[in-house]
Amino acid sequence: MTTQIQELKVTDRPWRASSCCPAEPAVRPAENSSDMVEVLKALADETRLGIVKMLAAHDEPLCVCHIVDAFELSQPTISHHLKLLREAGLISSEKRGLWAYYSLERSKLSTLANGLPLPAAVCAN
Amino acid sequence: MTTQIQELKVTDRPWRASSCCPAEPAVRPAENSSDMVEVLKALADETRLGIVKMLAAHDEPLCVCHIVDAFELSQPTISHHLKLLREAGLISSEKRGLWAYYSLERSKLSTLANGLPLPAAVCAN
DNA sequence: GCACTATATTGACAAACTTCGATATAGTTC
DNA sequence: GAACTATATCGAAGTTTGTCAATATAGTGC
Repeated sequence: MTTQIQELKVTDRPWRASSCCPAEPAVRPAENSSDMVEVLKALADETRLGIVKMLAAHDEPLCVCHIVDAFELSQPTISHHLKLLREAGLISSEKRGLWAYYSLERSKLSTLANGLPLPAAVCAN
Repeated sequence: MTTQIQELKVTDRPWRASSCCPAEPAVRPAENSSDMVEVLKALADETRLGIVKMLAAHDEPLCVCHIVDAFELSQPTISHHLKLLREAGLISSEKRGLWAYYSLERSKLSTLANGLPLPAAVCAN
């Protein structure tokens, strides 16, 4: 018998009756990745990425004063960037006497890399 | 007439004579990573990361109209985000007739992951 | 106590970003 | 040709971000 998808008028629904693709692709519900976005935001700044790279190049935690010296920015500005990196979980701080020492949370970087849609999984830590 | 700046004393040199660290750590000249920052900035947005993940989940390029449908944002806004991702080199576009198809530049993501200071190198593509 | 040092916080401002509606561009279909 | 569709661009409004000077906090040492 003849088929019976009865003719839906194209204008009935705001939905497009487009022929752009042979089949409707599965649309994923945009899984929540707000933590990942926060980490990416923290890294997406020349100064903060520089701080992270600086920390990555040292086994020992670095004193804030040396971080400040490495950039041509005011101390409050560096302090602000350190706070953002800390809040994103990328670095951690420790106060010893008058000084504050920061170190890289390398696991957070691994987590980020593993969350990226890469061709192959990142090597385990 | 009387008072002027006297008493410079201790502040003769703005340089710190701190004892925060046993030895002065090597300060690296903050190598230029502006391209990496641009890619990170492009990813550091909920919508754009969602677009990238959406494209990563499909082998075929996706039509713009399906991308627009997947988010509760206006078409010009999605178009703007696509432009930023394109300029960062994360996606590429191809026009076929009336439609535009976007696909993920997976190599760009690999380059980013390899640029991150990870404990171990990312698996090769 | 007082003076000094290192770091964090506050408040302000300009620049950059996200979003939208309106419009432009370019292709299709009649 | 005209009407229509999909996508891009423009211009403006509101929000967020990066930066600094000023100030606060907290530790050291006299």
